[in-house]
Amino acid sequence: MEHKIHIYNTLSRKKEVFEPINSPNVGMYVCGPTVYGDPHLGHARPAITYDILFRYLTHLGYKVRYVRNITDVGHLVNDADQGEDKIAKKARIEQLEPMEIAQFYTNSYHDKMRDLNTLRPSIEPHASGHIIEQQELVRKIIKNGYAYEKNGSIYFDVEKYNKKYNYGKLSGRVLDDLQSNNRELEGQEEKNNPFDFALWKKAEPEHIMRWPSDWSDGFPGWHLECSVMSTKYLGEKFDIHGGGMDLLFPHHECEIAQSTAANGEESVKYWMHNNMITIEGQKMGKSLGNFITLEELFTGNHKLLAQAYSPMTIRFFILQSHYRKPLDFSNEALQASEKGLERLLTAIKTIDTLKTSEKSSLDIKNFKQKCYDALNDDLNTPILFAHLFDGVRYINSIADGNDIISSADLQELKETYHKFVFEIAGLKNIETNAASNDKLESVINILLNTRLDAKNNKDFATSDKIRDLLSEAGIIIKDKKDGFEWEIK
RNA sequence: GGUCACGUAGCCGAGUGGUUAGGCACUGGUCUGCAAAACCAGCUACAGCGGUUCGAAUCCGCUCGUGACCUCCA
Repeated sequence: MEHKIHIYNTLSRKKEVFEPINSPNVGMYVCGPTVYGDPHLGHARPAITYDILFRYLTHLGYKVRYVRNITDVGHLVNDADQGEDKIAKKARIEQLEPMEIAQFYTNSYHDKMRDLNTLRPSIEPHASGHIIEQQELVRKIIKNGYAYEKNGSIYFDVEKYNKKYNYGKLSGRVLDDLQSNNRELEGQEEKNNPFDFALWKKAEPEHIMRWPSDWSDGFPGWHLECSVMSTKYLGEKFDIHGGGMDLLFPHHECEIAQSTAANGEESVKYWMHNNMITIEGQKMGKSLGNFITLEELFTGNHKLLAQAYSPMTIRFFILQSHYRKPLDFSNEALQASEKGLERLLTAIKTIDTLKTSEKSSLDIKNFKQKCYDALNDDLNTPILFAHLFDGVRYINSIADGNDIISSADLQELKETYHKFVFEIAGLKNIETNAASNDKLESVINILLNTRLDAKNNKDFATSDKIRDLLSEAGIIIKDKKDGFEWEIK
């Protein structure tokens, strides 16, 4: 590969050169959504972060298999209904089949992810479709002596595991600390130790989602599916595992323990974690009830929202901060992103209108290299956009006649923008539904030519009136030296 | 309580030992009949207190503040 990309590996807590296990193939697994609620702003961040990684690695010439799961079984709710499946609970509330709920929210997730212009993963496995494999992994862990049975449930023996391996290596926990600091929770009495976690859970009678097994009718443990589906589709050793920082502990720690207990070695080479989105400084979360769904964001229908924000604005907003930093939501910040994005996209359109000269007043090769350098440094998209905005000034300056560009450089500049903005960053022009309407276009042109006549006759009252009324109708006019330009907002 | 992050100009956000990141907002100028857009110029900050260093926003220590994880969550 021409470019060396550095990735921050949570396991080592530093940036490492990315070297795939079987170059040019890259295996990438990302924790996907639990499909029991509307997709929200928090889902957008990992989806976009790993979408950029997927796109960029592909762009660099790697053959990437991107696996992202759909969790449709097995997670617990945090209220009094101990041991009840999240999805089953919701099903009873809404009087629907559990799988109907899962399907509904899976569809909804897909719709919103498409709006955000994220590419579909190569494989999107469902937890419910891999119950047999999960049971196999449980058997393997039992056989290796790292799990025990209690009343039809199977638990992972963390203490025993920790004697040979290091439980806590990813999250930086020490088992002794966990031992002394674990909170008192109900439903833990079956476990030998409070930090042990379930591999298989016996289903209570009212539990709808259940599968037969050697041990009981029940459902798989919370962390099992990712261990199973990642190695099933990417091999026992694969390159990248990504997810939100909130999954670091216990989820990913347990995944490592499970894979190691089963196979004797861990599966993942690079662990990546995106940071959270906060609302007014506080984490957005289902249980906190302060989350904004993507639907609300796109329509502006939420008490915290001053207006609607387009999917591309959201995408750009997320890319303007680095994925490992927390990102605080605010209307002001989103409005800034909206305007910035417009400036960027307008400049890209301007490229096509530029006149060329003998030479260029900017080193395009160097400009392009700086864009690559930004992404190679742990996907630093804010820096990428800083460079792209420097380029915007250059483009506009050429249009104003203050800078020059050669035709070869113009071609390269155009390609660079298309590559980074559309192909890699995955942004796209906001489509205006009327843009392809020829009749509307001629009507606007008639109006604007009338306005031009009025202007030439110094009848500014009429010309301003036409401009103001069109502006109210959402048509923005920009006067040029020799005419006009317009666009539909 | 334990563990780990973070604290950067009006707002959002990069950087992380020596050269004004960038976006948005604001102010002045150019252009324009006036606007809009664009360009030029201005606004130049690193929580506080110590320490290391020729030099620290950047390294170290302490203090204060905020957040995350420890329990389902992206």
